[in-house]
Amino acid sequence: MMKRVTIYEVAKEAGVSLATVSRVINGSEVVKAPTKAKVEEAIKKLGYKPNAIAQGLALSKTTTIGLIIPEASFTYTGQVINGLLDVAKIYKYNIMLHTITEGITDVEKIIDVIIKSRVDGVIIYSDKITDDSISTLNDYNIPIVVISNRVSSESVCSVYVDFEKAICELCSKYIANGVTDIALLEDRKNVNTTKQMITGAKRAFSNNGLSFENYIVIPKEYRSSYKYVSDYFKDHRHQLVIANRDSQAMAVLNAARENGISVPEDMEVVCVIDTKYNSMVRPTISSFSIPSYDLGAVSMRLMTKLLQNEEVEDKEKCLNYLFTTRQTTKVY
Amino acid sequence: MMKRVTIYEVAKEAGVSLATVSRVINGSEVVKAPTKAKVEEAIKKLGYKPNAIAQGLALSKTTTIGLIIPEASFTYTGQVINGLLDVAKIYKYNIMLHTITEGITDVEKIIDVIIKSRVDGVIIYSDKITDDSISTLNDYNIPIVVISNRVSSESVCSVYVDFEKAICELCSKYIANGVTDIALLEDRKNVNTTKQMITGAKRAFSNNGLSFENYIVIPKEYRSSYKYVSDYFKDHRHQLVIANRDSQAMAVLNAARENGISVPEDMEVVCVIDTKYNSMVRPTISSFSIPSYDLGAVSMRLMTKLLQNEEVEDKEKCLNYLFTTRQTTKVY
DNA sequence: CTGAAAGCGCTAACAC
DNA sequence: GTGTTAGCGCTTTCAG
Repeated sequence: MMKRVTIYEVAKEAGVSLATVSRVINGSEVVKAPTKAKVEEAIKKLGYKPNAIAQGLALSKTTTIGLIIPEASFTYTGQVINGLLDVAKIYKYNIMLHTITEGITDVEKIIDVIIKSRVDGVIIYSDKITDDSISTLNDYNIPIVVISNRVSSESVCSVYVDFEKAICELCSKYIANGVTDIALLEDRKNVNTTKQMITGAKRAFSNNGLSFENYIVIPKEYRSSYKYVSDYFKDHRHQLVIANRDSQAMAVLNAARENGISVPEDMEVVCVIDTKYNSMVRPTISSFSIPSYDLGAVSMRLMTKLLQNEEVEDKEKCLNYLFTTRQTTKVY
Repeated sequence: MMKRVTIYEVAKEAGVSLATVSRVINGSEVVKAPTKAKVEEAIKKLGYKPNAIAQGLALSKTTTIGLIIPEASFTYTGQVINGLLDVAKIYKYNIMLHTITEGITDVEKIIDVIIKSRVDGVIIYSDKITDDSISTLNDYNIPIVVISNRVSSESVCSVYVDFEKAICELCSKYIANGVTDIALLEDRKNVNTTKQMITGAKRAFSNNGLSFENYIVIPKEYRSSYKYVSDYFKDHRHQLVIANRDSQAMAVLNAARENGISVPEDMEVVCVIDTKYNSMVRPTISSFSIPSYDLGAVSMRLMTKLLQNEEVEDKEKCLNYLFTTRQTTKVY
C-alpha cells in the first residue's frame, strides 16, 4: 500500500526537474542517457505511474473513447466489442462502455455523461440513438462513428453492412426460383435494421412486379416471441422466413417443428446476423455472415484516424457480407 | 460547434465567482436562490458541462471503475456486463472496459493502464488474472471486487457461485441413483471454474467411496472442440456429461446425435452456466441457472459500498444457483 | 452567503 | 540538455 507518487517526487528522487521526468515518460529523444537512466531508476524505485487524468487535463485529451451499445448480452454485440477493444488496445485508447437498457436508461443522460467525461470520440452501435443526440455530440465537437446504420452527415462517419442490398439479393434469388411467399420478422430491438431489410425485400418484389407485405411483428422477449411465433405458425405458412437474430430464427424453427412444418422442405429459414449458434444448433441455420468483429475493429480504426487527423478516404465504410447456406435452406 | 466553455466563463456570464458556480453545479445548499438562478441560466445559455477530468484531478476521484473480462462475446459475460452497468448507472459510475484477448493481450499491460487511468476501483471477471496482478493493484490501493472466483484476501471482495458445491450435489444425486459414470468437460477458457467443478465431483465420489477421473479435455475453439468431442464419442460412453458453457453442451449433444447416442435415455447432459440458448435449442438443455446478471449487479453494488465506506457485512458474497431440469436429463 | 487563492499532477513553451 | 513557469478546469479551505 503505497502513497500515490507524483512526478514531483520522482524528480526529487532523481535530482532533476519535473520537466525532465515528463520528457522521459513521454519518450522524448532529447534527454541525455545518464539523466534518463537516473529518472527511470527513480520511477522504478518509487513505483511511479503517470496520472492519466492530469495528463488528460494538461493535454485536453483523454485517449478514451465512449462506446454506446443497446445491451451487452447479444452475441453479436460481444463480437463488435471484441473487435473494437482489440484495435483500441493497439492504438492505446481506452473504452468507456455505455449501454441503453430499455426502461432504465435515459439516452440524453448518457450523452450528458459522455460529454462531461471528455472522451476524445464516441462510437455508437445502437438503433436507439436519435439525430438529436448526434447533433448534441456534434455541438460539442466530438467525433462520431456510427456502426451499422448508414449515416450521411458531414461530421459523422459510419461503418455498416448494406442489409437492404443483402435482403434484396436474397429475395430476388428466391423470386427467380418461384418462391414468392416470403416473410420477414420484425426485430424490435433493431428497428432501423428491420426497416432496411423491409426496404430491400420490397425492392426485390417491385423489381419483379410483385408486392411485399409479409412482415411479421413479434414481441421482443424470447419467450413471448416464441409463443407468438408458435401461435402464428399454427395457421400461417410461408415458403421463406427471414429473421434478424439467431434467437428469432430459432424461435421460428421451434415453432415450425411443433407445427409439423419441415424445414427446409416446407419452409426455408434464413437468419441475417450470423453467430456461432447458427452452426451449433440442428438444423444449422443458413445466414449472412455479418462481420461483427470487423464492424467493431474497422470503426475503432476509423476513429483513430479521425483523432489523429489522418486522411479518411471514405466517411462511409460498407462492409461485405457473405451468404452461408446451411441446413435451413434448399440449394437452388 | 461550440467552443468548450469553462466554469470561468460561466462565472463571468453570471457575474459571480467560479467558486459560486462550482457550488451550484455541486448542489451546495448554501447558495442563495437568486444567485443560483443566475448561474443556472448562464450554464444553460452557454451550454456548459463540467469537465469530469478536471473534477477528477481536483478530487483525486474519477467515479469510473475498471472492468476486466476475458472476452465480450460470451452470452454470460454480456449478462454480467449488463448487470454491472445498470447498477453503475444508478450510482453514477462509469465503466472502463478491458478485455483479455488471448494472444493479443498482456495482462500486466492492462493492469498498468488501469493504474494510470486512476479508476476508483476495479472489478475482475476473469480466470486469467493472477495473484500478482491483484497484489499490484493492492499496492496502489485500488479496491478490488472479483467475480466468480472466490478470493480470500483481506483487501479483496468477491462475488461468486459455489460451483464446487453445485457439482458435488449434482453428482451425489446421480450417484445415489446408481449413475456413476460421469464425465466433466474441461473448459480451457475458465480454468478455475473447471477446477472447482472437478473438486466438487471428486468430493461427491469420495463421499461414496468411489473415485472420479473422467474429465475430458477439449480444445478451445468450437469447431475443433466439436470435432474432438465428436470423435471422442465414437468410442466412449458416459451416463452423464457435465459441460460448463452452452456451446460445449451443444457440441456434446451434436456428437451424441451423430453417434447414435440418445439423450437423455442413453446419456444425460447438464450445462452449468445457463443462457437463453439452453432453452432455445432442441432438446432443451438442463442447466444451473447461474445468475450472471446478478453477479455483475451485486459486484458493482459492493464496489459502491467499498468506495463510499459503507459497511460491508460480507467480503465474500455467495450467490445462489438453481438447477433447472430440461430435456437432456431424466427426472429421478 | 460569496470571493480569493492554493492546489490536484502533468505538459509545453520559453529560458538558460 | 535541462529547468522555470504558466496554464489545463475544477474544488476547497479560508477570509470577508
